[in-house]
Amino acid sequence: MQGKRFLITSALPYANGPIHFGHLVGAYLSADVYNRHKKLQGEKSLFICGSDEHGVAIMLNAKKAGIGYQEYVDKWHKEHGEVFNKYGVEFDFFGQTSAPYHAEETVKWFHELNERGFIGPQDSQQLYCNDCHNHLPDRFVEGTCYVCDYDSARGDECPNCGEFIDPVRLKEPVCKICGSQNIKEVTVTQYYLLLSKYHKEFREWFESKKGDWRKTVWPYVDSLTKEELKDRAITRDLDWGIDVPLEGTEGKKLYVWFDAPIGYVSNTKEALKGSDEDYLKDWWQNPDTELTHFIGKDNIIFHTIIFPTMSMASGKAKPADHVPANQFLNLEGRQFSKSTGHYVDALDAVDEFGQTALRYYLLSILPESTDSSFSWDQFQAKVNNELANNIGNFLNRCLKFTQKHWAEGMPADYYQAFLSTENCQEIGRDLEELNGLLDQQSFKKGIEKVMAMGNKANNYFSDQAPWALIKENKDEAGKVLAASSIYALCLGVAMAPFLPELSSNILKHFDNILEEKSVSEIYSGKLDILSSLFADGHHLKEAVNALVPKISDEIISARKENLLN
RNA sequence: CGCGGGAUGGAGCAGUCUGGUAGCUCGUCGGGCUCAUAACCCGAAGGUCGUAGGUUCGAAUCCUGCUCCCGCAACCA
Repeated sequence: MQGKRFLITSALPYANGPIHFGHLVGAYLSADVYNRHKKLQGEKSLFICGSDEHGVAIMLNAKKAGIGYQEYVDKWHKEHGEVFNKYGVEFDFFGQTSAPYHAEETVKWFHELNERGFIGPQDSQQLYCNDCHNHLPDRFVEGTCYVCDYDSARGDECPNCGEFIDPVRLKEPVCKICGSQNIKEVTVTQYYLLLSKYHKEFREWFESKKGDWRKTVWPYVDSLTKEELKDRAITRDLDWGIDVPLEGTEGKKLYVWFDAPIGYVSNTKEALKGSDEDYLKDWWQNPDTELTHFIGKDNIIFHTIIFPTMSMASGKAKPADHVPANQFLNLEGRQFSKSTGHYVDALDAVDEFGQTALRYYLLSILPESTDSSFSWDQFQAKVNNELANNIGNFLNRCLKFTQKHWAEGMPADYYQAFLSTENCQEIGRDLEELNGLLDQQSFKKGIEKVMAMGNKANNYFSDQAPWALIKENKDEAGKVLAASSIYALCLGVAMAPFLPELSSNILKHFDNILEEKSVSEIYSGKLDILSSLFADGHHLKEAVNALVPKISDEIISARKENLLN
């Protein structure tokens, strides 16, 4: 066996609109932290994502924008990539589901499932608009709910009573494309994924996750799947998507949700192109792979029921090990809403505040167990008080003091003296605990741990009062400063998965003695290595600037003002 | 009785699975320090854990009823 490896996916962003904080917090930031964490530990991990580019919503909006489908999704793919880049979300691969390699992989899955008897045709009644000549599946049609009489029930689900809607039974259906009520019923043949045939095996697998998965995930899925799994149509009569690979199905495409999750697999294949690893044998089918899907709670059904079943039933891949679905993020207590202007554009925000401040705040309010809320006042308070005043200021006071009094560098024995102390051992233990928290995917607690380490560093500095000590005994003061440098170094390493930009700004003060391997050792809490790192002492050359700038009241006021208008 | 989550000091949260003196960050108040980004350190006040009942020697934690809030593809597959 090759040893444990980590396959990490983030929900494929739908190439149909801008990214906001809710998306980032839901599926991307924590995945990025986990990936960085694993890589820092020296583990083998792959972080896979890509744009989800099929489906009716994209067709509608591309038409509205008057451009071709491909051009439309390419535009969003590019913008999303830019957002992730600016937030430091570093995928190992970020692909597109409109790419040929993805269609190729999806077709393989379709055939495999079909040959094993998990796909079958079924005639059904569907609505057809006589005015704009479109089939009207799902959300192309709205009407009055036949269960609760709610008057804007969608074609797939009633938002009022939650019933899965059979669009044909909707009362007074309205075409969402042209607004016409001139709608007729036609008989069409669609292919279904026969999930019901896999119920027993699914439950066997699912039961094994009890107690391990979050309480916002397991009980929900349990209630949905206890009795049965429902077959679901996986084809549609559209002109954008992957062709159904069967004879006599001209004009039919695979339904977007069938191909989208396969995007994780196809993108892995593409990511490994040219390497000596096989995407299936070494990753998706490897029992030593730990597979984690990072998603928002809206995606639970696909990642805990449908895709795992597709994977197991086809034999193409192993099902997920962890699905740490996050709850939703509100903005000042209310849902993000682009149409009412209660909205913050993620790209715009990162340009103004930078990735460190935003990553810090967003990570500290991750909606891991309950919905949480982004608030500008709290953002400012957290960044200024905790990041700037606590961490930033510690680094600043310690580095500046050192540069001022030891401009030519400090001797090795200053550093060595600290390595055997209880304080130093405590840093090691803190790092080990941090590793434990992130191994358990407890990200919020993880970042709190880093802050606590910053606190300890500040306390140490204050307790030792080197500014007083230096007047009597420069050597003793020097030892305190050397110890503080070690605190700073370890802090810089500890925050690497969370705040990569700030981390590298700290670590560059040590880059003359640091290499990747030693960073990995420190990160894991093996501080013995410090002894050889500082064998020749250390010299801080670079000028020290404020590492974490503060956010002014004016900017926050302007932002709040903006929300009201 | 569609499903799931939540209700803990001024704010935001952890603790609930495995009952045993209520914890964290911010804010507030008082004191200290001056190396530092008016930053930092120390101390204090403030909650009986939505509500009614039950189990128990003992419940925020288990059980039952009730009330309120949120979400159920976040502008949309």
